[in-house]
Amino acid sequence: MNPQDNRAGHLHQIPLPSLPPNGHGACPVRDVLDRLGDKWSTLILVTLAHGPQRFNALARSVPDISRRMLTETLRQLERDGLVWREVAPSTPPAVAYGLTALGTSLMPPLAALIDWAERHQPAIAAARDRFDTGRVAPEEESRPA
Amino acid sequence: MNPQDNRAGHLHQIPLPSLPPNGHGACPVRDVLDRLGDKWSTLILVTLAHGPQRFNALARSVPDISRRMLTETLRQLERDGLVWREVAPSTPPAVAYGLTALGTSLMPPLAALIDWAERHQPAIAAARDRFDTGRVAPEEESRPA
DNA sequence: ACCCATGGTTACATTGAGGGAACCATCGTG
DNA sequence: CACGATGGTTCCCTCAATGTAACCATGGGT
Repeated sequence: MNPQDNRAGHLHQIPLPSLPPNGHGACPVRDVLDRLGDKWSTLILVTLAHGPQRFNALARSVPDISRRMLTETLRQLERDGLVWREVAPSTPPAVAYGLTALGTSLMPPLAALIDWAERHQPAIAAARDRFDTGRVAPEEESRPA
Repeated sequence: MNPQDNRAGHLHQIPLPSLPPNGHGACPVRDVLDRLGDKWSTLILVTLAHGPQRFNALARSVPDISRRMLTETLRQLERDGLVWREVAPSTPPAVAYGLTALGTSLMPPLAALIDWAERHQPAIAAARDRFDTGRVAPEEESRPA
């Protein structure tokens, strides 16, 4: 069975995702998925899954993130109740962040998705190569005369 | 246990997601998550999970998507090997799309995530309300005197 | 006196995703 | 003859996401 000639039809055995009755309008799922889709949320959540961290420590754990995006993303996650924020009234104030129970409950499905991505990344890379180099099979790409 | 006062520390019992040794540079997971994060990919995948569809049928199943984005998103998904494309040489040519085995293998983890989103959407909405209106607890949930 | 670290905020520039409309070729229908 | 449906492609424009850099207040080190 060639991976590229691999049509699957409808298999109704596996968990078939279906969007809420809503269908498309103001879909709450869309809402959540959008956040995970942004550039830093997932990375921050995964980092915090290893334990709470303070702002600058987080900035160092997630390299290439700017202070601005770190603040903003953390605010969104806090607003959504996935992350807590705690300010210690010292000087200078020490601010810690961590996962809430809600945030923690997201880890299993998220980890499953990440796991899928890692596991199938070679297949995806191969598919891209096939698609990019020339859509036909690797060896004799010319059709018979 | 107050939902907002709900720090979870590190619980090492659940599947702890961790990014590849790479860490951040050219993370393959990032790569996959980015695609799922775009506006239409997930919606199209979920739609195709119910069975193959032709281009215009798909356009009708996923309302508010423009032909342009539909074409583009399908191309990406095809390139990544998640979706196949078949052209019937009729006039006018009939083009069908469907999930490949790879695409189908994504459904369980994706469904799990969607399920999480649906299940916890009320909690998220509540958290947002709390955060937006005034951060402190509504009433009796505030700390005792 | 100066620099660094704390945890941000603000202003400004860029970039890329996405929307909208027009165009293309063929065929069947009214 | 004109129109709609087939499955796209191409150009243009806009807006939200993101990056960059500077600034703020405090206190400790050297």
